[in-house]
Amino acid sequence: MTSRTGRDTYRHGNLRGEAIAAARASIVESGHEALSLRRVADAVGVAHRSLYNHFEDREALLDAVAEEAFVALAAELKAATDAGRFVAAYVGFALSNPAIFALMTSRPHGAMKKRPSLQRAVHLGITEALRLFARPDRSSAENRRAVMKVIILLQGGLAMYADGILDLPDDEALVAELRAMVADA
Amino acid sequence: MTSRTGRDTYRHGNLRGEAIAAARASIVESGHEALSLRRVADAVGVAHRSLYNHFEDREALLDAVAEEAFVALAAELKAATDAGRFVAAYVGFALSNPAIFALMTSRPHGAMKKRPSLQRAVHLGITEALRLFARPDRSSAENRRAVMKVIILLQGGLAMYADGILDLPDDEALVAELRAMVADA
DNA sequence: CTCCAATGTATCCACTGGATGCTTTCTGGC
DNA sequence: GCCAGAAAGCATCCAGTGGATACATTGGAG
Repeated sequence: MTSRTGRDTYRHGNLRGEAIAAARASIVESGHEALSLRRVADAVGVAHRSLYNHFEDREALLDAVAEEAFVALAAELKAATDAGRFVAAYVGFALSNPAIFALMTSRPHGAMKKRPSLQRAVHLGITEALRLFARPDRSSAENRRAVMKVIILLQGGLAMYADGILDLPDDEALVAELRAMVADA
Repeated sequence: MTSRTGRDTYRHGNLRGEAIAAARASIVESGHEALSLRRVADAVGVAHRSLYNHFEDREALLDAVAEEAFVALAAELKAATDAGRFVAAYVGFALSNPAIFALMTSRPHGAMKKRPSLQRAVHLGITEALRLFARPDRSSAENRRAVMKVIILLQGGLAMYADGILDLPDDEALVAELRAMVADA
């Protein structure tokens, strides 16, 4: 083949970025467990093996999508101006992107440890939490612990809500519940 | 083939149970993502397709292993005589069976909802928590919320510890941290 | 202009979960 | 006691997957 049009064939330009976007779309639709490199490659119009020039393996692509999502989450959290809104923003992000949130929370243990850029993206969110939950009358260690507790409550609560273990009538009830838990954390 | 020895061939006796055991062993060694029906079948000495007589699909096998693990967890929790020991037992179980615990917490959202026996197994643990954390001066609804908070803290804390986000020096520190968090929950 | 390192392609492989159709064994109603 | 039907296991097939190796095309640096 190799259509000799010259223009815009072969060299893709931004395969990495488009692959991440296509992967995210696929995950939104069918979950991250079902992600297939071949389908992503097809969606972008490229041989499936070409993705390996940009991602070491399937896991690396998933990590890249997750990383991007953590950055997006942090951006939304940045707009929150108080604790209540922080909780609402966090829960809102999770509930409106369930498949993506599932990906973020289920990265294999160890991925975080060996993927510095991913860990950095996660910490963007923690930083936002610190901005709102830290209090001057506490030591920085105490503040850090308090913030971790808040995040644990949100993360854990969302996971159990998604699993149906935490049975609450609807999403608003979840927000209310988590707000209360966080308030006296 | 069909060696005509008559004795102890063909009918397996307890394929389901042995398959679950073999699957658990495989998960302990290589994680649940890597579980292969064929390897399980080989380990038990059976055609891979035979497993489908006992499990609808791969997910069902994973769910069965998870269910068994939840029952085992509840059994260990039953021995706890106070809140501190409860936390220690919970964390101890998670840390000494990391691969199994990862399986338990990462069942696809929805598995719980449509698998009643699995959900029942989960509630065994919740019942144990209620036994220790409920207080007579609180309404049953309040007690239920308090207990859920405890479980959320444990579950979420363990997940974040495993991911390396919650950076603590060692397992004892984690137990101490979670005990403190749960204490003033 | 030429050479080279990226980037993308073509083709192969072992392996996976799952489907179909068959045989063997067990068991409960007569 | 027997025998029909259900349950359990087997052999064989399939499409799809992630990954490996070897090659083609390209844009840029010298």
